[in-house]
Amino acid sequence: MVIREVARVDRTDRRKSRTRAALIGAAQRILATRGTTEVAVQDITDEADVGLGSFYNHFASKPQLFELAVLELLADFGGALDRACAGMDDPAEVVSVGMRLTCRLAGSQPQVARVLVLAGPQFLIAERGLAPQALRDIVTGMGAGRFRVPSAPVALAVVAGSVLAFAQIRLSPDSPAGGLTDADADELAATVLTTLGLSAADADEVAHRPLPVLQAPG
Amino acid sequence: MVIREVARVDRTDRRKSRTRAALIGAAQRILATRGTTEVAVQDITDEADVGLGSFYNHFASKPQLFELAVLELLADFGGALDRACAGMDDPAEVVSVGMRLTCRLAGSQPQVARVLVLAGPQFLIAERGLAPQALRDIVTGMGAGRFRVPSAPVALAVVAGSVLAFAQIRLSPDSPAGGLTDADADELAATVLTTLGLSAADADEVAHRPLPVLQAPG
DNA sequence: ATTATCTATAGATCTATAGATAATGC
DNA sequence: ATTATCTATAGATCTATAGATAATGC
Repeated sequence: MVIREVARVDRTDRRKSRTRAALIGAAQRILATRGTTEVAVQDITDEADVGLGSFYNHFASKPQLFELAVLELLADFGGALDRACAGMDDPAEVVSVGMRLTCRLAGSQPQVARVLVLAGPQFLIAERGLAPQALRDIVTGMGAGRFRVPSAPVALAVVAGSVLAFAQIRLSPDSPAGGLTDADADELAATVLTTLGLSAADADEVAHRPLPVLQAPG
Repeated sequence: MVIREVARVDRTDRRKSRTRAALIGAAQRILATRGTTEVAVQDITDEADVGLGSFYNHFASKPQLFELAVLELLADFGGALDRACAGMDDPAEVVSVGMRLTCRLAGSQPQVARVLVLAGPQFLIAERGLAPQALRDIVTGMGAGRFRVPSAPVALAVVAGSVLAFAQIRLSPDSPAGGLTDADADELAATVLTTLGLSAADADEVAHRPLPVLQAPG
């Protein structure tokens, strides 16, 4: 019996983790810049600056790598949002902050936003991650009597869908509806909060509270 | 000089059109069922039941075929929506009907809805098609004093984004927020109409008016 | 000694075309 | 006679692995 086998991490393990992280990062950059997974494995390993063979030490296939790359990015962002909202006791503010920070991502970190938008249809129906988090916050607000909505899933469609669409439009400033700003993001949050049952004045106040800082994932 | 060259359509031309339509249809079915464009050209021609070589008589590349297949499907649906709303003089009803019929698509024609959701991020920023149509209807309503919104692009993000998200969630009944119905679609329309400035009672009435029938594209 | 990474490549798959065949026009 | 479709395939590209090399552990 080996003691503390799991906790044992040596330089070889760290090197392995670095290679894996380089491949995940390369996949995320390729998704963000080319907007497709239709690339050769060699393109990915070139971008990651590792040998082609290393790919198969870590992943069974290209689709698997891209799936993990997306899940990891969404989990990182979702975790950062949760940490930013830790301790907030107003469910309306939690939803508002999530919307405002996600919309701002298109301005501050377009590469992350691009992956988010690209994965949008998938994460809306995922069992874990951003969408279930938003649904949880909506249900919390309903339970606390802060929100009054006909149905939580319908509210989720409005909250998550409008943010995704906002991000996508903002990422293309030259599109017909382009030119969205941080101020527009706050307007969006205020508008959507009224659909959750807040008065216009209440929603407007909540949507303009100071924003917490989004910490990079650890 | 040849007279009426453009209007000349013989059996050969019709056969050519049939082959082209078979390829476009095959591409749409592949998008709907497999959800990806990562298939061999031969897979497409097999699905279309035409020879491999015929593909290159009509399209220069696989991406071009898929782009045309998506554009054609969205143009067909957008045209059908416009025809369904022809003659309506209440901008709120036009927006409401567009939302309700698009949400119903996920129930009545899941294959079409799947392509719509898949293409969502792209058509939100397209120069023509569904999103510009929705933006036009929103601007019309603002001009007529029927809508009161902070910004048309923000309103578009709410209208189009929530419908896309609704469709995606409805297409996956087993997802955490799944199980959406036609009645939920009407609730969504009513909720979103209030963000456009209608009173709750007014929005509810508009969102429950009888729906026009969606004619198949000619 | 062990383990991950890297290089080279066999074999599979795919694209795009050339040339044969079939359908239609005149 | 013309034009689209179809079949067969050359050449390019890609995947996945085998075996060599390099880094680290002990």
